[in-house]
Amino acid sequence: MKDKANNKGHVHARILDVAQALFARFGFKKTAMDEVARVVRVSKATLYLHFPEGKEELFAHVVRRESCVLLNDLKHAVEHAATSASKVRAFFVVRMGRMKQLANLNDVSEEALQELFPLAETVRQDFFRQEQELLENVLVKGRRAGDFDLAKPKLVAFALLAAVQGIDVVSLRTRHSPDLAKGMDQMLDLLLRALEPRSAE
Amino acid sequence: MKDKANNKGHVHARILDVAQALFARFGFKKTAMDEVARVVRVSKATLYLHFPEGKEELFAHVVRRESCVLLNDLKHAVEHAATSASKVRAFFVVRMGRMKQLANLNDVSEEALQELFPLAETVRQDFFRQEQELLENVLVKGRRAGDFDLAKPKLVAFALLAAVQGIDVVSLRTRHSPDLAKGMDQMLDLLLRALEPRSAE
Amino acid sequence: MKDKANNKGHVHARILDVAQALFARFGFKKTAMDEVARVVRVSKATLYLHFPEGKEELFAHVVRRESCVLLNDLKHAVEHAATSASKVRAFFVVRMGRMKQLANLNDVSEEALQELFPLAETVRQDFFRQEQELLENVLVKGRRAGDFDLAKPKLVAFALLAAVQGIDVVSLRTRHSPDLAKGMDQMLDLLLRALEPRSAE
Amino acid sequence: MKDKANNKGHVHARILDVAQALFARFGFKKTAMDEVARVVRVSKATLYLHFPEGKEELFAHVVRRESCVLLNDLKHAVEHAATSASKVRAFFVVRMGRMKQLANLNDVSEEALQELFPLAETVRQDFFRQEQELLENVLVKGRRAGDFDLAKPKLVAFALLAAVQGIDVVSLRTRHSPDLAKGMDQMLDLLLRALEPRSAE
DNA sequence: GATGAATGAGTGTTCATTCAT
DNA sequence: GATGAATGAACACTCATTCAT
Repeated sequence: MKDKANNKGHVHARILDVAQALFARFGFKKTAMDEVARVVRVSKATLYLHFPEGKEELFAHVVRRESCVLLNDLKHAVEHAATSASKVRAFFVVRMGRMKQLANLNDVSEEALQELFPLAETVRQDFFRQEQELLENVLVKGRRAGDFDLAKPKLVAFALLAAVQGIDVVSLRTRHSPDLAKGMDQMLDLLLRALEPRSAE
Repeated sequence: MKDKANNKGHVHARILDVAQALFARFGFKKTAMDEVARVVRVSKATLYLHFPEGKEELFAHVVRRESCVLLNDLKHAVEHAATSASKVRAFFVVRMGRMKQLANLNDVSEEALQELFPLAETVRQDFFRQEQELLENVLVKGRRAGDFDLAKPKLVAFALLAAVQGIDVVSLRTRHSPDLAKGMDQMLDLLLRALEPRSAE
Repeated sequence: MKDKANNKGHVHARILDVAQALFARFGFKKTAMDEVARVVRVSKATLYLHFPEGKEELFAHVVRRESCVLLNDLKHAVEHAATSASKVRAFFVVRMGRMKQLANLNDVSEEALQELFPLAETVRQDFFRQEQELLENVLVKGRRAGDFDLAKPKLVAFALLAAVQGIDVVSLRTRHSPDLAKGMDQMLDLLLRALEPRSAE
Repeated sequence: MKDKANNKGHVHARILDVAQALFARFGFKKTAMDEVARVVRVSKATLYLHFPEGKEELFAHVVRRESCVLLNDLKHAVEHAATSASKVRAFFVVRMGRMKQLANLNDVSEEALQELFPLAETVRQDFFRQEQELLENVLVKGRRAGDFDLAKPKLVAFALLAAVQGIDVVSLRTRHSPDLAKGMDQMLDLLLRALEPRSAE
């Protein structure tokens, strides 16, 4: 009932939902439009009615939508954390959780997911820049508050984001989170320690 | 000249070279055996003469070969660096340089490269483990020498490798190395600073 | 005219028709999907639209369809024959006629047709069993009516069917029916004579 | 030692042996020249040295050779049987045994064998004619001796051979000889009974 | 707005055959 | 006489995309 009720008029959104799930599971190339249509329970032609530019456009839409959601979550998490350190921690925790979720929509049976990034580069890069700004902001404020000691917040933000992205990749690859979660913690500790102001100096 | 001179009897190697370049450029799925054959200037059937198990095997061979070379380079770089800090630095510099090279064999016009990882997982994971051991070793020795202060070298090695892999991905994505190189330096600085022993404490 | 009239909405059936003709002519292996598509005047992809499981499925469908038709014809012929002897005769006449027809859809230029059997074994064997039952039935009723004198109707049915199948093969091989038709008659005579009850004994 | 000793100078024969085994197992189409060469332990090119006209020629040679052997066996069996009836029986027993053997060189894992017939038609037809003559001869002599009562020995021979060939086919198909052997016996009984002279009439 | 039916351009893979050595 | 290396021509199958209805 719910499914059906939601459908009428929400086809567009449902296509995006399904596409997201499938792209996350199987990657861009291995996700067939046939499959998307089949799961949404519309004809393939309907897909092209909603996304006339085809598969790539659909993919880009999915990425854009997901990016916005994640960005909002990040902002929210950062705003609601009390200390500078916990803001940084929150940023990374949310980001990684989200990634895991994306990958685990079902069970990540395939190698896919990396492919999720490459296409729709523009979207991804825009998003990356926004993330970078957000994180930079956290760092700058932390410095102002005397919590952090760092010279080039922009570059640090860049480096950290790149790093955390690597953790995503590896996490998807290795699949067994034990190491992963610990690795994440370890990295956060390392990071926060590196950012600590040096008393002596 | 060189190409032609190399050809006689080196078809096998040339296939690997071309395949590496194309896989790096276009990824696994988007690289057609036709294309590989065309570039190597042999018939498609010849590909199957040299790699009877087909495309996947060819890909795995490419990955394995590249992995070995990189691992040797890493070992060499680490051995020939004087201080603990420079060993760590060398490790990351070599690793990133290599990656950049891999991606830039020609001009990285496509979204690909990430796909280079997912397949042939085993090979990749073996390699990751070996890298991890190497780096862990550096850290442990650094600690013994009193240069580093860290609790869990294995996890730190894991976290750092994951991070540096992320930098690879981002670097491939953004393509404009200015930020990249600086980001790398920044991360190394951060890292080494985090590893520094605390005198006062 | 007929062809074109039949086309609309009958693509499925037309594919079966063409496939039957080609399989009969060239056998399973030598019949290319390309060729089927070409003759039906649809794209190869359309074949896979109608028979998603591919060539083998298409072949199985052809065999099944033909088997059903033949079995019905056999039943009909047997039912409408008056005497026991003429029932047997009808059975074999219809069976061979059908086979000849199958083989002669066009001109049997190739070695094929035998291959028509091996694949889709299950279908064929089911069919063989049904034929056997039908024939056995005829024999049993003939015996009851005092027209036939035979001990093991099941085995006799088996032997006769096997034999008649051999005639098919040979007939397809030799192609010149004069001998064939006579051979057939001869065999029927022989058979009916063997089945005759021995008055004296 | 034996293998190797036999090889020198016997390559030709060994190719035929191997080809026979493989053709019997997998049929014409499914037997790859690569495989033949591999088993014989010569290069593929050597095959073409010995059978310059290629696969079809090789196949024809195999069929011819086998046919000769079988024909000789049949003659021998017929000559050494005492009564007319036992001559007929011997003919069929030998023929079927031979077929079973051919099919069972190893284990007849594939649908093949039927394909063994279609190609090299000429050879097969020559052979069929010779078999037919041999059997006709037996029938004529039997008639002369008053053992058989039949009108057209040529046609009867034709019909019987066709029939027995069918038993081959079916036997290869069903694979479980219990029925088969009985079916064979049944058919022979039926046949001999049909050939019996009618005393009363 | 929606679709069922169709397709063109590939994709990986196979195999009988050739030829320089 | 023998072969290792190479290939052309097929082949079964896939998929993003279109269009008449």
